Amino acid sequence: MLDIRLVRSEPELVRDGLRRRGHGEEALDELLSLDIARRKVIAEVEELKRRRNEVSMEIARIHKAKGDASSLIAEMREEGEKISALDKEQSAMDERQRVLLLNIPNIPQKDLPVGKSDKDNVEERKIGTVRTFDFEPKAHWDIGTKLDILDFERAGKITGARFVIYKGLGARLERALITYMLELHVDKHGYKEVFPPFIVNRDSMVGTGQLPKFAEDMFKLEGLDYFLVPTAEVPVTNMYRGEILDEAALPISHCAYTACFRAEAGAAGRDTRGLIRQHEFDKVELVKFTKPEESYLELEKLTSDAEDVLKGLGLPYRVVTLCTGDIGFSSAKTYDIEVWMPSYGRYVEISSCSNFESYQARRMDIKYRPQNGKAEHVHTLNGSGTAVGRCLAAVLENFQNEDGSVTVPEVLRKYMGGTEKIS
RNA sequence: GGAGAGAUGGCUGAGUGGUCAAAAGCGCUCGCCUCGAAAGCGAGUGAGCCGUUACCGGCUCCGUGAGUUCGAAUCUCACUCUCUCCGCCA
Repeated sequence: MLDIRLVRSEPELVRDGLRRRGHGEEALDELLSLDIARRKVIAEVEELKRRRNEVSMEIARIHKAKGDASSLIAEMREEGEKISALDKEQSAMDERQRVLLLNIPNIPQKDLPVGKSDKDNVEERKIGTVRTFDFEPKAHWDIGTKLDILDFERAGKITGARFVIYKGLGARLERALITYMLELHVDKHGYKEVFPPFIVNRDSMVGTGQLPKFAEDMFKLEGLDYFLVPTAEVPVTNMYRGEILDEAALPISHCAYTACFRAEAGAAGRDTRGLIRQHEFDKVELVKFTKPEESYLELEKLTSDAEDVLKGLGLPYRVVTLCTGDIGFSSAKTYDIEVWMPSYGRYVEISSCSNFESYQARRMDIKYRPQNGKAEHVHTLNGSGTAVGRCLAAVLENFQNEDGSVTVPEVLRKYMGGTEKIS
C-alpha cells in the first residue's frame, strides 16, 4: 500500500499515478477527506488520555499517602466513557483508511510508457531467430496428444476443463524443465532455493496484494481461511513478513518451484486449448528483497536471469516494458518476457518481472536497518523464471520435426536420461 | 485427536494492578585507552502514530482480539502460533 504521509503531502503525485493507470480516483478523494477528520479525532482523544494518565498518577500518590481519591475516581469514570466513545470512532476510521489504502494500486514508475492495454507496451529487445518451417507446424496440444505425452481428455474426466496429465516423456520433460531452471538460478545466478507451502493464509494473500481486490481469481479452501497459492511469490515474499532484515544480508534472492492455482475467472473462451491457460500449472519463481536504491538495478538482473532460461533452451523471445495501463496492481514497473509460439504466430507471455518498490513491503511490514539509521521498508521484486507449462509448450512447438517428433534441447538431455528426441 | 508449558525490544531473558517502554546480558553506535586492534572503562541505542518539524511535546504498543478497572505486560475470556509428552499416520 501507499504511505499515507505521501498521500497527504503529495496527493497530486498519487492522482497522476492513478490517471496514468486509467484507474478511478474516488478512493483517493475519500482518503484525503477522511485523513483530516481522523487526525482531528486523534488529537482530541489523545488530549483526554494525557489528562487521564496525569490523574491516574495523582490517584496513586493519594493512595500511597492513605488519602481519599474517590472524587477523582468518579470524575475519571466519566472521562473514561468519553475516551472509549472516541476510541471507537477512531478505530472505525482507521479501518476505513486501511481498506481504502489496500484498494489503491501502486504508483507506476515515472518513465513508464503511458497506455491503456498490451497494445501500448514497448518492445525492448528481441533475442533469437524465429524458425521458418519447411512444413506446416502443429500446435503443441496436437503434438503432445499425438506423442501421448499430454492427455487433456482424461484430465477433464478426473478433474475438469483446463487441467492436463503429463505422461511418460512429457512428465519427464516437465520435471527436467523444473530442475534445469532451479539449477540454473541456484548454481549460476546465486539464488537460494526454497520449497514453500502451496497453501497460504489470508494475511499472506493481502501482503502481496492478491487480496482483497482479486478474490475471484483465487482458489479458497472450504471451511478454512486458506488459499491455494496463485504463484510462489505469495509464500516466498511473505517469509519475512513483520521482520526487520539485516542490512548485510541484502539483497536476498530466492528461487522456488511451486504449482500455481488460478481460478481464471473472466478468462472463459480465451486460450481454451493447450497448456497456455490452465487452472494448475508449474512455475519457478524468482523473488528479491533489496535496499531501495538498488531495486531497479536488481530488476534488470532478475529479468536477465529469467531470459537466460530461454537463451539456454534456444527459444526465441522478446522483452517488453508494460505500459501504465497493463502493469499489475502492486507493481511500479514490469518487464514481460514473451516466447515465440508458432501456433499463435506471435510472442506469448512466459515471464513477468516486476519491481514493487515499497508497496508490498509496507503491506507486509518488511524493513531493514541501515547503518546508523532508522529502520525503513525494503523493496521487493519478483519474476517468473519461468512458467514451466508454457515453456514446455514452446519447446514442443519450436523444436518439432516434420514426422511429429520433438528434438529435446541439449541442456535438458541430462535430466531426461540422455533422450535426444521424443517420438 | 488428548495432556501440559510458553509467546516481552535486533537477540537472550527478568518483570504477577500504579513510580514500567519495561531489569540484566548480548549485539550495535560514539568516546577513553592503544602505534593499531582486542580486552577493559564510560555514554548512548525499540517501533508506530499525532502535533511541531530546529529542538521538542503527547498518545499507543509486552502474540492477536474482546473484557474488568480511575489505572493492565501483570487479572478474565476467546483465538493464533511455538515447544514437550501420548495417540494416530505418509
